Amino acid sequence: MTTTSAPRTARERARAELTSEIKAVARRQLTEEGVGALSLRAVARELGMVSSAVYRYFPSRDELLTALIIDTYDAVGQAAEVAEAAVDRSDLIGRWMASCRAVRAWALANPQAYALIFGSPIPGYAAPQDTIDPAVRIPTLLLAVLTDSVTSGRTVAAAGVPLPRAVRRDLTAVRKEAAPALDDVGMARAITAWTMLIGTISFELFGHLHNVITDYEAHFDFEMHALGHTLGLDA
Amino acid sequence: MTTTSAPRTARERARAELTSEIKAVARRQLTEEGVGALSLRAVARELGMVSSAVYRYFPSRDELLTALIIDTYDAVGQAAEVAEAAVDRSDLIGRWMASCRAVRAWALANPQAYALIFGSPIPGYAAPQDTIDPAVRIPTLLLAVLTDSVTSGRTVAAAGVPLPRAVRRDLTAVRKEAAPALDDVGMARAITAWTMLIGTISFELFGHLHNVITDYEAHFDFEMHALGHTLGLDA
DNA sequence: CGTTGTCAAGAGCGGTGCTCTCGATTGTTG
DNA sequence: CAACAATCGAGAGCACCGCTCTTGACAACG
Repeated sequence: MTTTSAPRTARERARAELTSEIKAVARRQLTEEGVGALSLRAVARELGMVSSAVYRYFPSRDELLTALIIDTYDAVGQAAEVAEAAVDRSDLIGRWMASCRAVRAWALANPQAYALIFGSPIPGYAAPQDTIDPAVRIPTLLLAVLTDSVTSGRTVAAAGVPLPRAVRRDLTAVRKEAAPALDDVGMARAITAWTMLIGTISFELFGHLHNVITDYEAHFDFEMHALGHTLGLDA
Repeated sequence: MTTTSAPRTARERARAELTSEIKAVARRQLTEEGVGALSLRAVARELGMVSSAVYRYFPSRDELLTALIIDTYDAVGQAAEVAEAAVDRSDLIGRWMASCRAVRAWALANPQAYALIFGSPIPGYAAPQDTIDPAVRIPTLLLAVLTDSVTSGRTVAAAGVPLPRAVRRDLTAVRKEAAPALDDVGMARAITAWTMLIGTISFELFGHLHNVITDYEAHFDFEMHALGHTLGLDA
């Protein structure tokens, strides 16, 4: 239903082109003005057509938003994957830091798009199923690094506090299909790291460390290094 | 300029009452429908007056939003302070957990208000100076607990990675006027904990741990306990 | 009492998402 | 090839938004 391989007729061809053109304009308006300023009318105006015509391609503003969210998840995911792939496979802390830095760099370059996926949920908007796969690209990448770490003999730092039964149950369930090589502690550390990665970037971008941190890059590197250390990646 | 102690004339009295009435209605609409659905016209309609009349009290939608943001920071700050104050002064990990749990409980009860202050920044909206004091109530509370901990002889767990010079410079500056009893490592741990507290709640509220965590309360308690442990509060 | 300042109300501007209809164009099929 | 059906852009219109300006009523104060 998504990618019709080759547009046969001229109509289909024009439709596919206009669809991606609308998305491109919308993406530009999103990154420049923010999600609040994204309007179908403005997109239509810029494309030289009338607002109602856009509804032939996206039945609602939310549908267009969903398309942009998927693209955004894919963009940041790919940025992280490319950066991580460029590092020597055995340099685990390097792969970890490259991933984290790539996410932050992408976020700084696309703050509005970042806020779209990691900020407040759009009121009245429920993310459809299609967004899940793109959304887990980064967590999957981080788990891959951690998995390579433990399979190569490194160990995750022992937890300072024991894992409660309820937490362990959740961790075991998700671990089985996401990272079988990890144990529960490793999975818990991964979730902590994933939370901390996005939390740190959000705090910087959303201004919650104003008047506290001035050198955000140094602070970010420090936090991520500390995280990588507890993940056992620098052993 | 803010709190005129006692409204003298009947006019001032009516003005003060209507101002807080507008805020009350706006707050209700905010918590029920979200920030996007907050409209001056809707507030005016519910109060039985015409939209332009509201502008006598709040010169713009952003001004009303600022008032709500300040109220929101104060609400969550007070919730945390009250919960923390109810714990025995010597029970440091208890004070820490009570603070964290209070913030989470408040966030779960007021998700829209939480998103207002800890979610994406409102596009085109710059938080005025008046919001700073209410905003630092929670960090101040956390620093107070940590300060009581180190002055009573407990020690923060040593950092796994050394503090870079640039990070140390920022930490020293903010430490001097926020928590003189702490050292740089303690201050770094505090910022990490503050980031992690909000990050964990945001991940839960914004759905980023969907299909990963089911027992959010257990997960939150575990994360905060681990944080309290690295802060040395359970020594 | 009269002046002055504050008030609610109304009309209006330009913007929004979205719906419906209409005529034109395109693709398919008999 | 011609008739039909699907699709398209355009336009008008609905209800809503933030915000501005003007107008007339009212209360406070000298």
